[in-house]
Amino acid sequence: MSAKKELELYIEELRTLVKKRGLKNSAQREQIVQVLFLADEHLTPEEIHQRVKKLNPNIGLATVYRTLSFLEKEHLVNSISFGSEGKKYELNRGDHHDHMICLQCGKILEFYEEELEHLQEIVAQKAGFKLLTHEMILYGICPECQNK
Amino acid sequence: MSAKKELELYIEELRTLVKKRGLKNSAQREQIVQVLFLADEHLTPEEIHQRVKKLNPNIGLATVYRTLSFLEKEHLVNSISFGSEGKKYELNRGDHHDHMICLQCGKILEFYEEELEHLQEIVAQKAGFKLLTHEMILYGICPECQNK
DNA sequence: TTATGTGCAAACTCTTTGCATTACC
DNA sequence: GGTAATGCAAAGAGTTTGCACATAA
Repeated sequence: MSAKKELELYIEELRTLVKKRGLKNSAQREQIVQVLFLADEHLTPEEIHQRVKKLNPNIGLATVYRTLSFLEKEHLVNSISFGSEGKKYELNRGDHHDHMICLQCGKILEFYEEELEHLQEIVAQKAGFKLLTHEMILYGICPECQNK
Repeated sequence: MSAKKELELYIEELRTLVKKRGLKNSAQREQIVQVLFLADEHLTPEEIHQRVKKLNPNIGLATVYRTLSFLEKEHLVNSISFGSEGKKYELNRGDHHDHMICLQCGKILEFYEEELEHLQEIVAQKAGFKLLTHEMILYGICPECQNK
């Protein structure tokens, strides 16, 4: 599928959702989804604001915050807070993954390990806990930084 | 070992560390360690400040922040940031564990699962990553809240 | 004695909120 | 036309910093 088509699917998802909630859509929301779609990294609200301003110079930072809250509540985006760098956002592409962060260069790697997910489920069950979601971040030194 | 003796060990650790770094100790730092030692939960800087003021009414919030940064850098305390509740601190009692949080009542359970730790190591190795530490939080509904 | 730690207040950063206006449906 | 979303600016919350004073070594 072309990237353009794929983006349209996310926009469509947004419109459907907004309608379902009895709310009104806006160009700003779609622009923010577009920025997240095009991003290949995790972005802070400030970074998202900078990028979306290229599409719409008048958009306010408050709108970015409000939209991100909305999108996160509706599970169209995920957020993750790294150490001291604050909250960052990424589009929910439906492929759950966790993160590995290099403490030296700050690079973020994504990974998915079936067995880890499974074990978490087991641990939760043992405690009688109904597991809904999780956050796992491995901190260390990436291969490149080890060779410096 | 009595709780009092145990606390003294932590205080001793603090003193040794301060000396090793060529710094000066203070009553305030020891009071903060004491508050963390007595706490059975994870505390915010604000909560720590409230509690330590009972021992020393003049202590400033800035001192709490400065001390926590110092203690964390030296691995005498650990911090963890929960969703929107901000950073919380706990004394490093040498028993590594991860956390499970109830999204309904906010209760925090601790757990440790050898196999999970092991798998994380494997995942990191696969990526050529040198694993130093990690953070894992399971979010869900605790047994009590499920029965409501 | 002298460098470090403290308390206070101001400054900063990040995020939220109130309100007048715009825009969607 | 009515309601929700926006942009702006002000307000809040949490944390850090500068500086004069206190204190440990």
